Amino acid sequence: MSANPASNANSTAPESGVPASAPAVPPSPTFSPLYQQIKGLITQSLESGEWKPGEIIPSEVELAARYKVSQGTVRKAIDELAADNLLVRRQGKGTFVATHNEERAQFRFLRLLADDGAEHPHVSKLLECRRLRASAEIARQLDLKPSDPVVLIRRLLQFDGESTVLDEIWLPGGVFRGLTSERLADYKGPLYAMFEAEFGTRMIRATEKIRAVAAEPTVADLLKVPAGFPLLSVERVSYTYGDRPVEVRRGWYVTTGYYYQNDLS
Amino acid sequence: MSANPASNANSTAPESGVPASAPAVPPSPTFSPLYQQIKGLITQSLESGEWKPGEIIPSEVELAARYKVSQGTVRKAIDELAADNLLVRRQGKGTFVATHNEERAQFRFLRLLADDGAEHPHVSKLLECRRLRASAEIARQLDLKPSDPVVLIRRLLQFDGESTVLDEIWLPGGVFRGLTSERLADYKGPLYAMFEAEFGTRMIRATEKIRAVAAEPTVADLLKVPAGFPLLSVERVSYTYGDRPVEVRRGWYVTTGYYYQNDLS
DNA sequence: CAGTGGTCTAGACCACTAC
DNA sequence: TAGTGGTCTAGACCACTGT
Repeated sequence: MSANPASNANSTAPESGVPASAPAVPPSPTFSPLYQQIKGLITQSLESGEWKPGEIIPSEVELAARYKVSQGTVRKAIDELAADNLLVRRQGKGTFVATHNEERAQFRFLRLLADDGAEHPHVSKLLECRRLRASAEIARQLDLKPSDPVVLIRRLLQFDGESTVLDEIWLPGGVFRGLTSERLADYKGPLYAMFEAEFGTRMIRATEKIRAVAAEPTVADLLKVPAGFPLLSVERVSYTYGDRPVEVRRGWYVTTGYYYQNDLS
Repeated sequence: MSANPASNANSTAPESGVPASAPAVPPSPTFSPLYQQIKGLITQSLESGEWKPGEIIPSEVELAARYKVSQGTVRKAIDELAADNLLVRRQGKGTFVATHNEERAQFRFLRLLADDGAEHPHVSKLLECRRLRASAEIARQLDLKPSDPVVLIRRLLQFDGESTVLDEIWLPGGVFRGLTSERLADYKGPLYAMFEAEFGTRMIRATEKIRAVAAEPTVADLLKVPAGFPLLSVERVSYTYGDRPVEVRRGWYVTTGYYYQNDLS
């Protein structure tokens, strides 16, 4: 590879024990393994859109040639990216950029199952989508300046015709310029699939704070439960490449007949 | 290694392209990579208690010699076991059997944080510990026969002096023979640490079903909240080696001032 | 059949820890 | 200095997928 700060200029002759002539760089105090650097380079290509969600990326041998490292090193980099859900390996076919359109990817971000353990389909009802200025709290969480433009989406998810989830979603206005009710209503499939396809912003990971709360009247109304009814409150912050926060989401879940599934492993 | 069903009897002479004399076994229809088999053997040693929680296991070179495979193959097996939280690698020192006494292991199974994001210490108040016969439902979840003996533990967790979590824990009576209130009261540290040290049963993973519920009078009383108060209901099933269920737990969490932290990654 | 990812090996060297 | 895990390489071969 081109930029190589670490101590890898040696071992070009595996059969001879002679060290390379000029070590040049001493054991760097900030040591970073080669495969981590490769991982960074691949991530850059993903972020820049060189390879788009769903597309195939170059084969391991090709990448090894491009970065001037062994296939094993590229392999380890891809291994980690696959473990991070950025790439998907398919034996015999190739390695692909992960997308929120896959079956399994859906579950990762909405872990609601029916009491019998089955995964039910749901439909989304858009309540509103409007642009406004960020409150201090939202600005802090999205790493924006207060009163920067944001988009607010409110929607209702119905499982088997029953209103089960109420979501309030805040997005940075700059990134999601051009997001309107019409485009939201027209789009089929998961919200995150639209975000990655239409706005080049892919959600990588998220953290959630979960609480039990009593339904306030306005929320209760929309979810068709009495005021004071126990609801699951889910506060999510989602991050994209570089661990930059790009979504704040507050959800209220009715958990009668459904539960939030979590695996500790 | 000794028992090798797969097609690995070749490539003993890497520099010559000649295949080994007797392929013996055709490409097995149920192909299992060598490192997976090694992983199984190491898991057996863990389960049998050959290496106990907290102890060091043999070095990679020793294990490679024992199983008659290359260090790289042992390495890949250990990599996965470390990813599964069964082993812990420490560079320069060795590889150790994971234990529930470590700081980071605690969090995995009780993800309750204060509103400011800090992790607060808690104390456990034992309410009761008695032996009884399994209900049909508990028996099913623990893979026992109805009316098999089980142990029921009820306890209260207090954060900063406030009653925050009420737990009901069912354990198979056979495995936890000799578990009494006295031993529970005497033991310092996490429950799971005691289980692995005193009963040789280590919790590997768990699944949780989370709901919001209204506090019933008896529960509300113990948690010092009004009846009907919204509580987080957490139903957990924990598994040990071989994915055998060994604990059913029902918890009620007061989530005012605290939240359940979950990471989607 | 060629091309892809997946496994396995052998060996050199590096970084970290303890004695 | 010796021993541990961690990185990197090169090469052979296997399993899977499409043409």
